[in-house]
Amino acid sequence: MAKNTLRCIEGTKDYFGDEGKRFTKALAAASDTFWKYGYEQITTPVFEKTELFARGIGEATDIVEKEMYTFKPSSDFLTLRPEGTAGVVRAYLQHNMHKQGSISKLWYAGPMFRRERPQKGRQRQFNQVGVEALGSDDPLLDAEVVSMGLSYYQSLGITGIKTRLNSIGCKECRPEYIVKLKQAVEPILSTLCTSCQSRYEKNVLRIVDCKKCADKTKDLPASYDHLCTECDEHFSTVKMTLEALGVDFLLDQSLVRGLDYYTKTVFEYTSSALGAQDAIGGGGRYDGLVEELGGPKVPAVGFAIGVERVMIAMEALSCCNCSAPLMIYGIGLGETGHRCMAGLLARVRSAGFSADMDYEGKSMKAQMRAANRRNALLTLILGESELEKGIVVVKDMRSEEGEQVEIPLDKFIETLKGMIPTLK
RNA sequence: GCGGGAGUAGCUCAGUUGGUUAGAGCGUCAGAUUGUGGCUCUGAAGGUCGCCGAUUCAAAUUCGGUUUCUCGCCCCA
Repeated sequence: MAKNTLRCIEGTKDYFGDEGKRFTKALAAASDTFWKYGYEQITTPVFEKTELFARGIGEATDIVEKEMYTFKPSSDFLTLRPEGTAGVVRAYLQHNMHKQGSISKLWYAGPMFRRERPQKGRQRQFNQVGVEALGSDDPLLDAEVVSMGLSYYQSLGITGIKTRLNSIGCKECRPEYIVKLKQAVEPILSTLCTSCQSRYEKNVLRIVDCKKCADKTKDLPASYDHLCTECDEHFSTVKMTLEALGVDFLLDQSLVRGLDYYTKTVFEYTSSALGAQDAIGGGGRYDGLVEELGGPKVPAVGFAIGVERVMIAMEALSCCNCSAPLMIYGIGLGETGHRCMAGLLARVRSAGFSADMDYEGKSMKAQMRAANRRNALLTLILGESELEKGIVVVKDMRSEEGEQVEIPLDKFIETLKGMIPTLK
């Protein structure tokens, strides 16, 4: 197992077999679900100028401080994207989408890179699917985005997702809240863990979601109790709309999120099927980001979902009836039969069926075994006697008996169509 | 960056207090059935026991180092 010296990089992974099927399915479900909500796909480059992430995500965040893959091939520092939002917003501005007059609903999928210690559900290269709705501050949109994430999980058969919700206010009310929070933290500061002590100056909000200090910080003032009128009204409408949409959510004042750009609504989806890293998706509103990156004031909401975590949940809940079986397996006997089978399969495929065959000149028995292993619905058998008669034997592999019929070569496609009702 | 656990056949794993030829199940291949799968039976292939060093007459087994994987802390998806 280890004699091979060439392996993939620590924290990266190859997806194939059942895992590969899960991966494909998770992506397909994203495209399907987001399309239903009117989102268009956008694909942006995997690397960008470092500055984009530093400004967008926030200099003081863990991601920017210690997790980015940054390199300098020429005069600019470049970084493999650690998340998707910054790149989408950059593209939004670069192509003047904000001047098109209506809101932009965009979704993306692709690999992200963070230099963290790998563990269950956490890799250095991982995939996210995400959405960004730019151009509206309507709380209905917040609620729609939250419920769209849930319908994504649902479409994959992932159950037991919990939605945690909070509002962390805006530029106006957050500073006031932070002052109040600092006042409340000060008396107990010395009892908190060392990282919380340093957070006190850098980013007090994060003290609220420290798991170690949770019991001591439980009674700190909640951000949603200190919103300005605008944020408060916004948050109420979000909650009301979610209720109207039948979305179960948990108000959680400790939900703060580690990226600086969030304002107002923040939310996170968790699954107990996952392990220690139980967040399977998360997002929120970011009304200040577009401006921060040099654009006009454009309010926006979005979320990102961790594809690998989705895959873990799919496996744990065994909701991966993923493999579409092979429809036809061609069995060619003898050199001529083998060669002619290749021609037959070309016709079979252009008629819309999936088909495969043996390429090693194996015995009929071995080819039958292969067909069975592949779960083929039908086999075509072509040997010398068939060629003489101008027919092909079609055998039904679905039944125990395996009935077979001889069909003239010029009309066997019709027979196949009759025997395999259209899938999909 | 810091901790815990683990590396034996393609996969999942046994391997007794160090002892001679390292095993099982599954999978693969072949035969039993001159051109017919699934079930059964028979047989075969497949291992420098992660790597390096030390102890020993003798190491998969003990010790040290190293590396990879894995699970957690932190943080996030």
